[in-house]
Amino acid sequence: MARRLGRPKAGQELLTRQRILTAALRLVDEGGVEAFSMRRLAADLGVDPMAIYHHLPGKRAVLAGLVGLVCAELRLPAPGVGAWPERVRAVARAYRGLVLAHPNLARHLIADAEAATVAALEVNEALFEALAAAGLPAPAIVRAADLVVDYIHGFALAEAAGPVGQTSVWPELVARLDELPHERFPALRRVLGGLREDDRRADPFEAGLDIILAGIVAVGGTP
Amino acid sequence: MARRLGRPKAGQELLTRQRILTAALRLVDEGGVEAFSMRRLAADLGVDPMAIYHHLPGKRAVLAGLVGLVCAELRLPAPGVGAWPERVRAVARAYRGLVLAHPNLARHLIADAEAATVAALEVNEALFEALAAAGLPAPAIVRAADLVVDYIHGFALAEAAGPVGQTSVWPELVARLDELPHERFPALRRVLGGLREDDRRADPFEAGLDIILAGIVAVGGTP
DNA sequence: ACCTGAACACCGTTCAAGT
DNA sequence: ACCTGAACACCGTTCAAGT
Repeated sequence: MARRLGRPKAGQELLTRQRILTAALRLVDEGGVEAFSMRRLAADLGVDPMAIYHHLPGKRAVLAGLVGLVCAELRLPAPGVGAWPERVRAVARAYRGLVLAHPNLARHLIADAEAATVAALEVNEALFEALAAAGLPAPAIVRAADLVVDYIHGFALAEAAGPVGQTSVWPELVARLDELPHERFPALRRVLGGLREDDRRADPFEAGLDIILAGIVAVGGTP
Repeated sequence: MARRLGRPKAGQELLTRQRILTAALRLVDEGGVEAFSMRRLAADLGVDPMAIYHHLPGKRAVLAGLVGLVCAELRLPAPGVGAWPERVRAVARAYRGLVLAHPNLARHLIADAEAATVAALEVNEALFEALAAAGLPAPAIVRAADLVVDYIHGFALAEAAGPVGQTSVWPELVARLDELPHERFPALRRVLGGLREDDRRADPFEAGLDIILAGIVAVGGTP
């Protein structure tokens, strides 16, 4: 607990927005937003809790800074390059990649309206461009883009909530199923029992996109 | 702050799991899970904070109880009645209705893995049944059901996060757009500018379901 | 300018004590 | 059996003070 006292000496690193956010991101990645606190962050930086307030005006600002930091790394597809369905897939994969890289922050990002709007503008711009190229009229573009974003959020949340690296909630649900009376959930038991090993290995994220893209074509998109 | 002291007298209402959960649900509905605390709940019940622990083992248990309370009110469609796409729609609407009724709790329910599994089993049973009736093979059923659930979660979250009663995040994003340089987000500006008033009034939730159901038919479902 | 330290108004929960 | 009250180890943040 040996803290520096007063103004730091010449050789020491100064406290910086950058340094604070980098440390905060590591703490959130490791322990989640729940376990993250200004006091823990200060201890991690070897600094008095109040020192942080000189660079960022509060906890909300720190979390908003983290969202900005992470969203800046989104690599969205360039407009007009390649086929539109591939561009939609590229947007979806980029957004999902962000969530996979920082699942704990993602839960905050997605559930918090304010935080979400930061990423939403960029992501929707890319989606609108791709869907316009599909020849959809304006109202259909908005609906299709909403569907894609909502799907990514829902999928990402399930992924971020489950054990790290597990891409489906089904193993957990199946475990619960065994503890319940056999006559309950017949459709669930029948379908899950009919799955083969290689069915489970397929990437469920891409499978959802397949259905969405097929649906967009069916309601008027030109493939 | 006049609290009853010691054992309640004969005429007084005893503290009950039911009474506690009912009060907790009201507090969460009003102030959100963030502002909810055991101490506030106790004050609301006119009781010492520790009295609650005799009926529920902690804060997590109270929140889990709320999720159970709310999920018990889900009215899912009966198996085998009507056309399968209508059953899928009925499941989606029931689940969404739950979120509309308790948006603050829904954010917790959806973002928290443990809480979500409670509702997930029931909802997926109904979805699997409907999708099996569509003639899909087992792996396709799982993927389609995942898509529907993820969509509902994503949509519901956006709805629960935004101002009450507002079914789309677009008004908020458009407001942000005006503050930014004109050359940014061209596709967003073009498409949103091309919307007419009645386009904005259409229910975006059903529009997303339209695309999903069309996609399910396209990948092999028999309508 | 940049950081500290005490203080305030909160948390969830344990544990011993009251009736 | 059911509830209380003090206590512990935490929070975010304000404000006055140090260097």
